[in-house]
Amino acid sequence: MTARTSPDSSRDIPEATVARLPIYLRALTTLSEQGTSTCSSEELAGAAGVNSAKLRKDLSYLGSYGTRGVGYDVEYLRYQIAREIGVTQDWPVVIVGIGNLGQALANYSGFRSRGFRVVALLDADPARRDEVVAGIEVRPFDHLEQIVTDHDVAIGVIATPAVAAQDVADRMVACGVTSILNFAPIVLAVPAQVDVRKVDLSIELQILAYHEQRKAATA
Amino acid sequence: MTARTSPDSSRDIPEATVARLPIYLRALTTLSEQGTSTCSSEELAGAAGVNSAKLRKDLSYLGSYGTRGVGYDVEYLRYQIAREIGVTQDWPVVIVGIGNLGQALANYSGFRSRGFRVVALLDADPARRDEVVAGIEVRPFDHLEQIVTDHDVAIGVIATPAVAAQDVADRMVACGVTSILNFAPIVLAVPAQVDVRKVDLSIELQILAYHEQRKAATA
DNA sequence: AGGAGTTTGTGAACGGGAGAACAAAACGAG
DNA sequence: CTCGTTTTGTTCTCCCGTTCACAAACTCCT
Repeated sequence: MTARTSPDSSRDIPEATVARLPIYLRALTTLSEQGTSTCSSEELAGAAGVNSAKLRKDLSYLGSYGTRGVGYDVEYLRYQIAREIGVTQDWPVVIVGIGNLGQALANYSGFRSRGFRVVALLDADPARRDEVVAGIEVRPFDHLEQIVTDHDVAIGVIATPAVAAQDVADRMVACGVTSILNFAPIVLAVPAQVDVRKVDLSIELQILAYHEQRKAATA
Repeated sequence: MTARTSPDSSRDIPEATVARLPIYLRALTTLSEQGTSTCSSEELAGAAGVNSAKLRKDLSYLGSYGTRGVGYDVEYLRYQIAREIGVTQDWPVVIVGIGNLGQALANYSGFRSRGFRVVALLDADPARRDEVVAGIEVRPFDHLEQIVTDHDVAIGVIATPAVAAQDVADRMVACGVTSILNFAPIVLAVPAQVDVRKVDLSIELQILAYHEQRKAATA
């Protein structure tokens, strides 16, 4: 095998590309499980639901990991992407708010298989103490600081009702969490150095409704 | 009040703007509940977490609903955005897959308050029959066609495991569903006229991990 | 009525991402 | 070894979205 180009690690990958890397990672895992050892950009793009030119350009930001005339080695590329995203590391995560959504998250196997380890489930409701979800004991929200410090947690997940979310975020930020995944339907205010990503179930439906309405209008 | 500009209804609103309209809608609802009757683009932008120039440009695609020197009438603008998105209508929705996530969705009050009405919960597992979630009886997946036809359902939600998702989507499409919200971690193949939006819990975490890793590297 | 102060709506510049298209590189056949 | 075939990596162009900056329009005060 030829020496691969491995660009210096201080390059910046476009945000749009970063958002697609996990999709490629999943597609490669699927291919790997099917026993495929090599694939072309065309095949991989098909599996990921994107166009092949875009896929190749995305991969080119990581380095030159393919072989012209042949394609990509599935395992090798999969590892390179995983390393780039950071999921070859272990990421301790706390989940706050153990309603249906919090439980769904705690049970989701897709986290552990990608390096995310749920170190604690927290809930403010005393009635939930001693409950065990996904093999993890539910603990009082007040233990947040202790847990974050002990496990060196950088990523927090908020699955509480909207009214509690800002307070939870403030406490998380205060004790050193620097990335937050927010499921509460509210815009969080956090310092600039903290990354927040928001998943809003009803917004997605509303976007569908808009297009649906337009379809109905032109039909 | 002066006559408002109301552009012809066959205009096309940029996709990026459509994705933000639900956020503005929520911010306006919050303002309204706080008793605010008028707001400036600056205030609304702050509540929505965007910059005010972008907000004004977004709103300008809908029409000219503000008053220079004054701002926007909260109730009036809220109604206009709701109408534009289509959430003043009633949207019957079916949810397939009643695991933790499906239950979270069924219980989510943010749906009903925005015109989405869950007409059925479906699950392939016979053990779940007769269960009642969020006041709605869980019915066998085979009833899909019947329900979609009876209630004229256009929007389907998939909250099943990945292996079942493509089959569910195929059945939905076959009986007339034209918009799908997919929570299963898989790229769905559907005809071009069907809209699919995907929410992937682990992808969001992976994007955070990437940035977290970069922060750690430069620190 | 007129002028000062606000705030919207939009034209114009700018930046980033998408897609087409092609040169460079690897492989295989003869 | 040479030529044809395949597929990557990259350049170039176009389009969409963001942001700036300002004219237009409205209110309030004198």
